[in-house]
Amino acid sequence: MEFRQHPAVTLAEVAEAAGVGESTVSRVLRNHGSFSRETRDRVMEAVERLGYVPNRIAGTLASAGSRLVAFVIPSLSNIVFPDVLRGASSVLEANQHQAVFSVTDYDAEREEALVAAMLAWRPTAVMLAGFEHTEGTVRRLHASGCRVVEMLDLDGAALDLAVGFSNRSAGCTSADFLVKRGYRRIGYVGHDLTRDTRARKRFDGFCEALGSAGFALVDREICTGASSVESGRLGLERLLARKPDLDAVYFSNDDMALGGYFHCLAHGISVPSKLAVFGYNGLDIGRVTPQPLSTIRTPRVETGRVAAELVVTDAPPQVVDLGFELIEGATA
Amino acid sequence: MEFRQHPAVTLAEVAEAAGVGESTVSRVLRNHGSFSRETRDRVMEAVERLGYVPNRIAGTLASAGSRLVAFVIPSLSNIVFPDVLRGASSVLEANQHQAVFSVTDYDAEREEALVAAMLAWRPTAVMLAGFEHTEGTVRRLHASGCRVVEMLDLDGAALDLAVGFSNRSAGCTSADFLVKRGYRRIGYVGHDLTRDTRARKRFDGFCEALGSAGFALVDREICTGASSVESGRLGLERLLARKPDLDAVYFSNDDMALGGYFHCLAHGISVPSKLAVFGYNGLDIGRVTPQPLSTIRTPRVETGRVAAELVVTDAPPQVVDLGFELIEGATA
DNA sequence: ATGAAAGCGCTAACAC
DNA sequence: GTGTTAGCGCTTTCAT
Repeated sequence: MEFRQHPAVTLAEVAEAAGVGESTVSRVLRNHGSFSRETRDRVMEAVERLGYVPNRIAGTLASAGSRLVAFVIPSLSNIVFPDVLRGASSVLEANQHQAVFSVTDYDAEREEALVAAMLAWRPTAVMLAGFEHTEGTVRRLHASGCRVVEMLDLDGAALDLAVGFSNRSAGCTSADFLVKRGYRRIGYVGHDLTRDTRARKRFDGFCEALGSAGFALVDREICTGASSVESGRLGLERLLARKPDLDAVYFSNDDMALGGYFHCLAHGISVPSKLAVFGYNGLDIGRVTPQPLSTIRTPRVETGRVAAELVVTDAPPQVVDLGFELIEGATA
Repeated sequence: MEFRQHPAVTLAEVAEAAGVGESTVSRVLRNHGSFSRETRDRVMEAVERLGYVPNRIAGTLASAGSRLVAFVIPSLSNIVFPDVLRGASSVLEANQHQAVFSVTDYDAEREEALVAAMLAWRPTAVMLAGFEHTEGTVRRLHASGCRVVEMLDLDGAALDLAVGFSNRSAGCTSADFLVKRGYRRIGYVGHDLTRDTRARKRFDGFCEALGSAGFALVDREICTGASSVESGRLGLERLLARKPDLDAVYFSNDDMALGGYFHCLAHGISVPSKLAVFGYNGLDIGRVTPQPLSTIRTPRVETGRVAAELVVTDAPPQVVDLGFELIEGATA
């Protein structure tokens, strides 16, 4: 297939071809202002015939908003973020907005650099994960004047809009559940908490609730790197090597918990009678494992959807708590 | 937090503040052309002081390429596509390109509409999944003159650039493997093949290779909707209800296969002695299940990476076969 | 109902 | 080494 080299058709050429002025073509195309039906037909005919594709770069420069929505997210490996993008994407497409994204790899410095790069596109809004940003990020966002949505967290101060749920509270709920179920020798297997601040908040909430109930975490195993099923499996193996008599383990998320669960299956450790397993996120796969995973379901797609709606409707600054749901499952 | 209302700082204001001409600021900022060290410092000082953020909308309009790369992908639920985006994203960010995306939901008509919308942003390249597009999509892409990368498939004619692996061949390889292992009563559990043309190509290749070996598929179960672990589990259950004596099942991908495997675990069906399970994709989770999943590993992240590299280097039209790898696993 | 013209903020010749 | 200027393709007054 050969590709044309000659420059794209412009609005001026359409105007010329239709025998009308440029502004008339513009009005017809955006269906804004007034024009006769006959003019409209002539313009549309020319548009069709020439294969005209409006240039939104030029349009954006000439008018106001870019209708570009910038997502600066920590990761694409963790299904949480594709889920959020998915929820947002449908709303944005339906409202003629365009999603743009970059990945920070849970690095706040990188986030700052990526936000800075995004702002050069003059987006309508910047969508971030959580409340922990560098001073520079906040300053740039502030100066940009564009809307900001902080997603997937509620434990902190919002810059503008925030949509999500409380991670700390999810951690508390998890601990309360395990305690209520009678588990006493509880351990934790998690991934790098220094970068994933929301996982840290869950952990903190979990420990706090455990403390309030008069108990304490027996031991914890922190795996380096991102969360993964494999890390969960290895982490549990290591934790049990140190503390074989644990009766329950709280994992930093479902990926990790599935790894732990698989470890139990593979080693004949009865779940939950010998060891209970509890996760976080409520991934679909956890509903279909031989024993459904006990976990917390988070509204990830919904978070994206609501975040996008707030942006396209230019809603006033607000915090939207979408909550979460405990799934009892069969592993705890 | 309050957001500023006054318009963003412009290059002209920076020039004024630094006491130099606009083009000098432009040169300094893009580090292109010549200017004295002293001038550079004065400009940078003004940039810092005013908090100037270059406007890439204006920059793009004035110069050549937008450095926007448009991904029009079938889904974000299927981890395949986030993986591709991930691979591409790192390369694009390192080369000052910006990723934009839309989701077609495996609908060719939607793909056409989304490609049309994308082209209005005058992207450097449009990245698509596979070779099956509507005539309109092809026409628009052709007329746009922008680069096109068709990813994750090799069985078909490329429009411009193509990066991936042969799905048909992967299907063949899977069948050959099962036959070589001695399985004879083989079934298939898949998701909607009319929309996911790559899954169909795998299926076709599988059946063909089975035929060449002198065997035929005993039965198949096609689940409606997208692939999922749950569909795989239900699909296998239904298939076994009809054909209890199957000795192996080929699934449309790892999600489906995991569902099937979980069904076996839950119902005491020995894998692989009673029933073998074979998937596609080589997801990490399949490496950590009690028995590692037998499957085909596909280079998804690599596909995204290479696709992005071809685009940023403006490579000539070509087809890049990244191949795939059989993982023997323990479920077949 | 429609056209002319002035930008939007920047880059790229082209002069000096 | 640096400034001036003419666009890039569109939207948006403002006339008519």
